[in-house]
Amino acid sequence: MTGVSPKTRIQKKNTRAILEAALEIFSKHGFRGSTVDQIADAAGLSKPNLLYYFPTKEAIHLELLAGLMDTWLAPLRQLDTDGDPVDEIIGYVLRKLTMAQELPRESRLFANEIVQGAPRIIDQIEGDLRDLVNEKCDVIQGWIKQGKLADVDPHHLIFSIWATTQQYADFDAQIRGILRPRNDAHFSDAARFLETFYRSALTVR
Amino acid sequence: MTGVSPKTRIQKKNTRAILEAALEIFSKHGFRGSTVDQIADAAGLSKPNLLYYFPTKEAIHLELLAGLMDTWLAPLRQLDTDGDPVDEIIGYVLRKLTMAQELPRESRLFANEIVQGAPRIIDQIEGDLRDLVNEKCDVIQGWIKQGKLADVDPHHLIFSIWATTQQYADFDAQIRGILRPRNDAHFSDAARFLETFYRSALTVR
DNA sequence: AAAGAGTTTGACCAAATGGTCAGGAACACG
DNA sequence: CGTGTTCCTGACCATTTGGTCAAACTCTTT
Repeated sequence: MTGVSPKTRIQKKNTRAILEAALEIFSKHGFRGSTVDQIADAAGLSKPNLLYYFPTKEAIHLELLAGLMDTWLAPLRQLDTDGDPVDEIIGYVLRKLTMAQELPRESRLFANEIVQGAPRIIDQIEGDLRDLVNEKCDVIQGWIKQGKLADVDPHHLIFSIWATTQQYADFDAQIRGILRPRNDAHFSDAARFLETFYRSALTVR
Repeated sequence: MTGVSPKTRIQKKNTRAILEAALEIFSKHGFRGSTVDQIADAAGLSKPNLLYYFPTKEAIHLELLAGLMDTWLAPLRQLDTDGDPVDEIIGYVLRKLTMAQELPRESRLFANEIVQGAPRIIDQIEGDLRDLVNEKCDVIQGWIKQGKLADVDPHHLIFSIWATTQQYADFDAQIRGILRPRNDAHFSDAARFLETFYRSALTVR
């Protein structure tokens, strides 16, 4: 039987272990750079056993990406039309930064995929993601029209938020390399920087 | 003979073709995702012939990375202590954005490398790059002390500039996917956004 | 035009890799 | 406790891939 959808106790345990291991490996080496053996090792299974649960390496990768997309979009979903505009945006920035800190592997998994042209998730990007972004851009545009937010292009504002927050996960090696041997707690510095930065850029005066 | 340093007419032509082809392939598929055959094809050479000029696949990759590092740092080098602080930073932002537009392959080459932990360029990051960044951070800190620039962490300011500009090359697939079917000239929108954004965030009032 | 250096190639190799399969071991359940 | 299902494994396979090599070809130089 191939491509089992988790039912039994053992199936649940093992599919969970495989996805966890795959996240670890794929996020570190990219799709092509990861081997089924590596994933099987990390999951504590033999290769044939792993392939008993997922038919192919690609199936694991797809399941991972699909399963994480929701988590990934959650912070943007929370953006509240009725809140204070600047605070709402700052809140979004800080939520995204927290995600970069707490889920760096997920961030890198997406980064790896997108840098290489997003071949496997272009549909989700042009679907759910685009819809959500456009919806929230309308909200932001509304705030701007009400004079509650500086006049900036909403799409590029969102892009900038993704870039400035996710870099702390995706380009961690670079940032650590440059900051070394300075403090290791650069996330709180980043939070301070981003908050004052976005507040000062977005506040209407 | 292995690892020829270009001397003859043919050597110059072929090493150039190989590096150009390698940039194309590596930036698209990453190191592990690229094959020597692909590069040889793109360069119009046979595999053994390619390996006559470079001893290994890794040697090509290293040569590329090392050769491009200078180009990559040039915009930051131009940051002028004696210029107007805000204009200098804006100028840097726009130069980096132009590079993302004109040299997206180079940007993605680095992005691929850094996302995966920068195993092959960590030395350069912790060497030349770090030194240059620290030097320029001192300049920025000086401007801040003189009250000519808003008080922000210089390191994180630079990180944010890298992130907001390079994303237009590195995450091109995502940005196009979201903006589609809108205009294709999003670089000028990005330039407008970034200029007003950084100006408004950095100007002292 | 011959010699020697530089260049190119087909054939080949070893290792790595994704995936298969027949059968055995462990488990659930009546 | 027996039986059918689920789970697991060693052995195996085809393909891909990085790299080698001897031989052949071509270019330059005298």
